[in-house]
Amino acid sequence: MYSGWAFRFKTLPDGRRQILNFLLPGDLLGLQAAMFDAALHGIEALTEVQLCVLPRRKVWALFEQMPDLAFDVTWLGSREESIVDENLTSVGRRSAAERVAALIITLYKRAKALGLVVDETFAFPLTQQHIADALGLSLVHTNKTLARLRRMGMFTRANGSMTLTRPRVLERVAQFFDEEVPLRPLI
Amino acid sequence: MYSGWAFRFKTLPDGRRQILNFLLPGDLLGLQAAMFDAALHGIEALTEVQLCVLPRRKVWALFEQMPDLAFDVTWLGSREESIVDENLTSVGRRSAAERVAALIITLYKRAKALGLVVDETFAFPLTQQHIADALGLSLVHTNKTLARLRRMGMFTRANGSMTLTRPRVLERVAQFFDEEVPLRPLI
DNA sequence: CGCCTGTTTGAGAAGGCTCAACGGACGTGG
DNA sequence: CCACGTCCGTTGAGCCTTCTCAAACAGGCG
Repeated sequence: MYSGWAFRFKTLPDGRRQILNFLLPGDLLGLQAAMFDAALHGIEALTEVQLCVLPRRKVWALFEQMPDLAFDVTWLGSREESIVDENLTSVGRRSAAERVAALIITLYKRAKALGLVVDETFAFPLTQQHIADALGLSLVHTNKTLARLRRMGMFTRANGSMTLTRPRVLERVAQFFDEEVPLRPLI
Repeated sequence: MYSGWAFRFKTLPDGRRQILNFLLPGDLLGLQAAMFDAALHGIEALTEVQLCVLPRRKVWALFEQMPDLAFDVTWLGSREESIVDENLTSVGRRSAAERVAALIITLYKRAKALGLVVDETFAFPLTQQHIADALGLSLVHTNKTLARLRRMGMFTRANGSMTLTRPRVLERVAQFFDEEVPLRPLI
């Protein structure tokens, strides 16, 4: 992915949806689809998106003839998995406020590593429904939790972008003393 | 991993633990540690375990000289990610009973694909604490949920192994009409 | 103006959590 | 051989975080 925002998700037969991770510029998408036959999840764009496409039938040639690129593909795959690991930990073990804070801080850091943050402000194309689906929360509770963090002065939103006013405090709320997923994609 | 059971997990600074996935024979472990510098998660064995070790400094040589093996490594990495995806969906969107059922069914299917199931019975080295940590539930609630499924006649347990008495019903409880993670590891 | 998507708010229900205590199996040491 | 400690599973009671239902509001667009 060259530019834009997207996300991976799974849907249960009755319609419940879980967002697995968000995709930012530099991320690789469709690796699972390339390795297996069927797609195990959906992908949806949040904004206009620019992609570089690699035909599946050339994946094998990649491994045979360009080991350095093959290595990068594996690296990107591992990195995505570590992001999903982090999300799973959030959803499984953190409170609603911690989850929301952790998500915002993570996206902020990833955007920052890509040079997308100016004055603590960055484009934020997610709706509250997306946040809810990513965090395993209901829409209503997500709204109330966001409102609480906003009242605490953690961030402000205006026409599609978000500004962090107290990133350090937010980080503490997120119980984020440890994590270290590589922020900058390789490619 | 040649034989035995293990699991990957993350721990929050205050001690809360999330199990990311369970490792069975044929699984690859430590890929993230090989691609990045630091380990982003812990790994713990549930039983005696047999491993084949690949020194990290040879990972690059693997990509350069043995593209087919490198491909398999990537394949295994993708497969693990798809398992984590599935767990995240469980934890984020399923009820307690559905989660427990989904976990049991998944482990059953994986064991079956490895030829570890005889008469619907297979070794099951997890404690209820492990199940709770994998599913984002409390120990107490996990216990009560297991008891409920057991009373429904879904499974029985005896000295470290589990027998599924109604796998088809269990599958329905798990809302598992879709999922298709590849069950049999490559190696 | 009316519709659609997304956000906000209130009220009541409930699924899951915490606290607390007990029981059984097993291993160890006296 | 028994007493004790530990690990794991079980059960009850009460609380609380989060969910569901419902309705209203705001902005953008045809």
